[in-house]
Amino acid sequence: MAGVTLKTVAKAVGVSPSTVSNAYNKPDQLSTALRERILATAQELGYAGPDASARALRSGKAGAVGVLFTDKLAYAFSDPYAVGFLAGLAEVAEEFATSLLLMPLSSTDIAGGSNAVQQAAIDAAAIFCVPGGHPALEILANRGIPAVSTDRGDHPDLSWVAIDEVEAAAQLGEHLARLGHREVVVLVDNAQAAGGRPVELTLDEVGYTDCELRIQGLQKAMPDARLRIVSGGHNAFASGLKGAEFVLDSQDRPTAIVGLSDVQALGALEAMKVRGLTPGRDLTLAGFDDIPAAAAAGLTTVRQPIKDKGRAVGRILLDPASTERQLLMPTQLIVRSSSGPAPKP
Amino acid sequence: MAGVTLKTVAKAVGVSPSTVSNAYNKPDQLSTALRERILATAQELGYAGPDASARALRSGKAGAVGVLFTDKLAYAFSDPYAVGFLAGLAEVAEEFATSLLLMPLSSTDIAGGSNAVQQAAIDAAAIFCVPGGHPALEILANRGIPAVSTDRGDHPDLSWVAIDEVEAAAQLGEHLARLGHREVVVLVDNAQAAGGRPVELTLDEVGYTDCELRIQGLQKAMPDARLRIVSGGHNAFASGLKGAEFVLDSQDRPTAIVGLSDVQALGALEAMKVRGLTPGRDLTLAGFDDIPAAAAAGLTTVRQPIKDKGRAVGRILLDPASTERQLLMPTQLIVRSSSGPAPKP
DNA sequence: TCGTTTTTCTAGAACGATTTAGAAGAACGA
DNA sequence: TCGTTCTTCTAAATCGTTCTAGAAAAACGA
Repeated sequence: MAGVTLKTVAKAVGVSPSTVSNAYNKPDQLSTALRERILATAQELGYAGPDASARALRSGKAGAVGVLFTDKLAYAFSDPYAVGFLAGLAEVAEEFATSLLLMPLSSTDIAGGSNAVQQAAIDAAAIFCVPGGHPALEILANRGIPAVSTDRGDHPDLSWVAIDEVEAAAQLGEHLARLGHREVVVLVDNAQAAGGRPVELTLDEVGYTDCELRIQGLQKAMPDARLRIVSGGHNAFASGLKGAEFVLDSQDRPTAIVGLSDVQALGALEAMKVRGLTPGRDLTLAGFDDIPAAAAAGLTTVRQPIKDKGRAVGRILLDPASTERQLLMPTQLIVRSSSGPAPKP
Repeated sequence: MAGVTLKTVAKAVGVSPSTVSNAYNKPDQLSTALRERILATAQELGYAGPDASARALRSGKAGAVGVLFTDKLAYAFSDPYAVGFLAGLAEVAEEFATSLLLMPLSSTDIAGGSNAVQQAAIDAAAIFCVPGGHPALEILANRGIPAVSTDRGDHPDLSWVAIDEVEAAAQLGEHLARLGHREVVVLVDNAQAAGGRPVELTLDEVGYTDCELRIQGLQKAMPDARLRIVSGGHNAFASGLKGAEFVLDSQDRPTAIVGLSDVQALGALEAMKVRGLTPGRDLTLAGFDDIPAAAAAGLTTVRQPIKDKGRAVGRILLDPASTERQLLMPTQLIVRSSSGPAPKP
């Protein structure tokens, strides 16, 4: 039963191992009759096809691309935005008969030598919302694995598929400024607040480059506004809820809340509902991403073509025909009922 | 730069390849001084550590477990239930320095020889909500890859971590029967309705074993009730919404709607809200899983320990110490405000 | 019919590591 | 001092393929 290899089959059929290999990989290299005889014998012997590891070693192709997520997987998937990205990536991966290798980046295993990034058999890697300068990126570079990030990195030779964060945020900022908002709270993803109380941060403490850029973009478009940065934890519905509760129950209520992701904004929406506040009238609420639930909730948001982003990353990684290395995706301000004029003081 | 292998490093340091290998994998087998000299030289030469494929081939361990999902990945991740499972699995995987290989099962690539299940370098596989008899399961069996399913399969030698679907549904059924409900609609995942109009199905047409069992459990607990099976598409919020709209806008309104997953039930909740129906008063609504959003929405549901399920699957697959092969997880009826007495006729 | 091309198959060398069995030297106890 | 046990390191086999180059046979054109 066990130990059936190409060789076993070759011997049984009476041909060379190369021929059996060809039967699987290059059907035109041998006569149909022989090929069928080989496949039949293989079936009979219980041979399940060429061993994946051996093939990977010899051919130099692992048949998998790694997907790097920050933090715990649970957070990664609680955002439909991440799911959309993955779906786009998976689409291209399937086209190239490639699997996706999920690699959570718990900070502990990076320190030790035996981490997933070091060990994984992958041909390429997609880096999803991992802060620049993360040790895992260096490991990838060391291993010589081509990588594409969803953020514009510092290195000019790193590939990326991203949006113009500053410009995207500025679109939203202009919208809010035009509506007369001058007291704005921005809800961000932050490790510090995870599991504990919501915190108010300075721009330097934010940590994620893309978040920083968005805040800069907002500020640029509304120079007269006071922007406060608040976090209720990692990027998730519950964090937005907690962050918004903190803000709404304080003395110093803003006239607008901006979630740097829709899931956080939707969490904030829940907090508003509970307090009997109508978005767009009592308080303006906006998000980023335009996930499906945003439309249902009437949330003003900045749309980014997330699935296309995933697809583009996949193409750069897998399609040899793709020459593009750095891609700027378009964004669009989607105004819905959750935004309205700032109440007169 | 390229082509730096164990051998290169060994030659540079002046030791045998075995010793370099040991420097990485068995630090106690050589003196600290030599080990550090080797590691330093490796760094200098730009050697990024043992090649993953080669190691996998020789040691027989791929360092990855496959995760099989039905249908498209996008659907898989839109349910927090699936995400919770994955989070639990990932937790154990991390503990064993193992990655997760996502393998979407598009029906097309199963037919062809070159599909992910056939090619993937994995040590084991977690089968998440894949209907029994799926060709991929046979491929796995052929390859001799240990697998654990989240459903109790037909084969007595297949490992699983599951719940008693019939009993779990019966708990909910009793609750509904006690409240006087006799006209019940069950919302199910169904490929037939995907992308098209909602459909009403017979029990035989359902397709997923676990769904069938739940419906049987409901019927068992409420023998006098009329159960109708409706689907608005695949397992997702939007499908629940569509299915519920179909039911609520028909002449033949039930007094209770049961979503076989919380996401579908929450979709139904949205449909009710739009129509000004208060759950628990005008109409009873219940779900399955008890995802976080269910609590927020006041949804009556059957809780299953999903993260534990993921963890258990991981342990069976990866932990040699684990002898368990078939595990029945507990469920619990969580009654919230969305269920109430059936209105008097 | 004879050279030339095409088809079909093979031998043997990689691919880059890990493993097993064992050698050489150091340390040890009596 | 001598036999024994550790410690530290090595040689050679092996994992199961795919690849390169080329041989043998068949088909082809003139």
